[in-house]
Amino acid sequence: MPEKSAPEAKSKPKRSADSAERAYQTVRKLLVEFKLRPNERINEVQLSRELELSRTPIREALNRLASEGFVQFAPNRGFHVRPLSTDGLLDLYELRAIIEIAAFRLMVERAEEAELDRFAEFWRSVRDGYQMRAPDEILELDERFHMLIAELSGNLEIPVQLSAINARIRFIRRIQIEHVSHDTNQVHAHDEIVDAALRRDLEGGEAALRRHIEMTVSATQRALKDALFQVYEAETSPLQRRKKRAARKETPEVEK
Amino acid sequence: MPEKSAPEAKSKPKRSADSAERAYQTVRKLLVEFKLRPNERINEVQLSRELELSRTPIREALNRLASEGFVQFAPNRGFHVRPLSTDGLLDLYELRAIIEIAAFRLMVERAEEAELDRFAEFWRSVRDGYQMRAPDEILELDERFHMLIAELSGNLEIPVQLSAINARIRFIRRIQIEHVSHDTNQVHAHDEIVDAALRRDLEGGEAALRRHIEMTVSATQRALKDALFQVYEAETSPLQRRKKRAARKETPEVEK
DNA sequence: GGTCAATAAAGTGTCGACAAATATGTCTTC
DNA sequence: GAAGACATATTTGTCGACACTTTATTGACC
Repeated sequence: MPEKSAPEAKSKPKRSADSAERAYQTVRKLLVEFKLRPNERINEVQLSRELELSRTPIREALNRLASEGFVQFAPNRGFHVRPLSTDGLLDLYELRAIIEIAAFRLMVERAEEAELDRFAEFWRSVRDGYQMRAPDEILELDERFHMLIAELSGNLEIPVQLSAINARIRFIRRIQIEHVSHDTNQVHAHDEIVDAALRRDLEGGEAALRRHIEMTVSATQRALKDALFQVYEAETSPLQRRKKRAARKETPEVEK
Repeated sequence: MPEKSAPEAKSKPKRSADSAERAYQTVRKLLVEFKLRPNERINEVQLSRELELSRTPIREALNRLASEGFVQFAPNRGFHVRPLSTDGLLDLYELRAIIEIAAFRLMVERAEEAELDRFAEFWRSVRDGYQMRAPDEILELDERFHMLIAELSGNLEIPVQLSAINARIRFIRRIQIEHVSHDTNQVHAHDEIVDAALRRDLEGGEAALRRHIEMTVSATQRALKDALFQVYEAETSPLQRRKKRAARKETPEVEK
């Protein structure tokens, strides 16, 4: 029960635990979980009270998040949570597909035999019972599967870019995996990709990869409805309190 | 003209000119021009003296530069200028080629006729005398040419990513354009690309684009030697002063 | 002479304070 | 009652100060 936690606030004047990093992780989590909602303005002072930090490390964290696309910045009017648009997400998926397919191509062209074996070995080691795992685990394993391809491409920028993109779509992927019946096609698709890689079959692997990603996208589109519901209907966010004056003009009329 | 020498410091208490932005632009320039050299440690205090700002906006600028890959960050030991490695650059170019070729493909598949015309029109308007222009202009026009393709892809993430990548290779491109005899092939290549786009010729355009980029890369490799020379041999950098103690123990002995 | 430890110097990380800028509320005028 | 002008409150931008880490210097010891 992380309920209270707060009252003895100044308990630890312990300073040096890299506040900026902590702020980054925390705010990122808030964003991923929709505790901070799309389009919402981010109030630095309020955040700094919540996290019991000064604004400096929070600002630093927000800057990082802005460069990753989680939030947007406008001079003299601070940070806003990036709006949640279908188009934007599909663009991200498309870009991801572009880079991943290129990565596969490079991997097939360049990787040593031993490296490909390592790739196949990884998949074999997690293949059984893949669908049975917890959603978070599936998500992580799938990401590692694709990240391995990126690494074996031999281009060091590719995994960097890809993980940046993944970070931005992970929140929706989580919803997708939880909500959609993730059929065994996922396993089959991975099988196909691994086989094609071992055979160094460019065309086949590319096609399989493309199918796999397109399937993920359509599953995501379905999931997006759920996400939008979760965001705009469900009541969440301990941060969301508006302790504003709401008590003032109590005209209980057309309630929202 | 008062010879007050030093105390003119606080001349302009003029505050509000978005120091962070100014710091960002200035430091970025220093990096691009090798005034701050690869691998060099960046001293925040020193920089803040040079720019006559406090460390806060400088830190903000450095964070942005770090997320763009210009500098690297290590907790408790600050920022370093990103090392200048051939491998890293080639990886970036490769990634750029991947995204650009995909953008071309999408453009050909999706763009309206009128948009393609706009693209062709842009190139026509700058084509004549292209090689005669100043290096900086050529660089900018070339970037706009490619950025137009990215925009017409219809994927909003593509121009974003591409301009981030461009930012990281621009410094070397500038050197390349200045040093290498930029033959007319550049113009011819652009011609080919525009023609292919108007014909909606996927294969031809892709091939032309690939050739164009590969040519740029090899030119860059040649330029890299010059760059390394410029960095490690030439004497530059008014920032480089070591006003250390040198005056203190004047023991004109063996000393280094 | 070289290695290591203690100590000093330099540099980074975070804070609280205040100025500039923007948003909100109130009053006046029509 | 609406639009605009002014005053007030909130929020962001920057600063200087200081605590904590890392790095350089000194000196003891082998």
